[in-house]
Amino acid sequence: MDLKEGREKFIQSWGTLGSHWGINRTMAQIHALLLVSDEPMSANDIKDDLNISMGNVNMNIRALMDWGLVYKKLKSGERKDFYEAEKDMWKVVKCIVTQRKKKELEPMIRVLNEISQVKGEDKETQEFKKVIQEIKLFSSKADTALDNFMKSDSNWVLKTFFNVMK
Amino acid sequence: MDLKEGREKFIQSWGTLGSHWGINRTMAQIHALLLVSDEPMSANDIKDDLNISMGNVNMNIRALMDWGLVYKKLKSGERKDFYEAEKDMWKVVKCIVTQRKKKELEPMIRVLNEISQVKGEDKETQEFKKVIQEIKLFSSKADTALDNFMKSDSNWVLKTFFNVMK
DNA sequence: CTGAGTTTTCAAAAAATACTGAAAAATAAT
DNA sequence: ATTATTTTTCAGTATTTTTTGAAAACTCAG
Repeated sequence: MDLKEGREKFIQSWGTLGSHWGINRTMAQIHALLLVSDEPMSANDIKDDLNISMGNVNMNIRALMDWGLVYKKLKSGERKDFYEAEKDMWKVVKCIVTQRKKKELEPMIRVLNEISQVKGEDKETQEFKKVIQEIKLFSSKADTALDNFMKSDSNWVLKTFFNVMK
Repeated sequence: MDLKEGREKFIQSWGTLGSHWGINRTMAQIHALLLVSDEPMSANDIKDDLNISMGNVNMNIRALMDWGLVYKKLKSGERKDFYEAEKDMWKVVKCIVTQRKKKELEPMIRVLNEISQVKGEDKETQEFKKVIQEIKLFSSKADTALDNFMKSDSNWVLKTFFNVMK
């Protein structure tokens, strides 16, 4: 396998992986491309490399910047914007977890709080409230756990789960 | 808010949450419905409740069973199959993590292994291999960490991340 | 200020994904 | 064996998501 092939394969797979992680295929491919490119790339470079439209590059680059996975890097003497990827995998994971917690877990917890206000003394309602209560408790714990996870450093987490448990 | 409304809202939100977790909207709604239903339900009950076709119920129920999120429960004297949801949230999370690790992380690691065989002595190739190597190392660690995570019990994980860290 | 280069926007088109409905297969009761 | 019920399958349809391409809006050098 040569470089071109390997690079191609990586971009492809990273795209697939990303698409299961709330990052769409193209977004993840752009991220992959920037990951394996030593030099920052312009929107135009990316468009040519992946064979997609400028509009598409633009939208996805901006989304990637929102996620904190890609940075703008200005090259002196160049008018275009250049971009580079966050290459520290631990930071990448933290970015994704932070975003998804905010966009998914937190809204769910808000809904669970609302729902647990349901009125009614009948058995069915009580049953319902019990189930919701349990889910709420678990979710809140997970929420705090994730906050802590994100504060902790890569080594600690990996070491702990890597070895310590039986 | 009354029971009907609350139940509706829960199913709706759980559906949205699930759709970000590799579980499609309807699949997650079925799971939600079964979660808040004290009695096991038949495919027909589910179809009526969510206003979707039998075919849809059937496909999604089977997917849910593959994921390990729903069990078949036969009622004596009844010809139909009945279904109930896994209600232990810790188990639910474990199911999902296990499946996604298998379907996403493991294939990625295989690709990374292939790719790191790329031949070439030039600087560019060496750079590429270095990046891939780092990602591979991180992924393998994550893989083991997830295995351990899944072996550990809910209390341990939540307690550890809940408090212990600074 | 002008205009070439660059980025942004967004309606319409294309692609991917999910759903239906009807028919076929399986299962079980008579 | 026949019939009634339930489950499964899948081609066609509908919905959702992503992408394009062309126009508008910027930006900055001259």
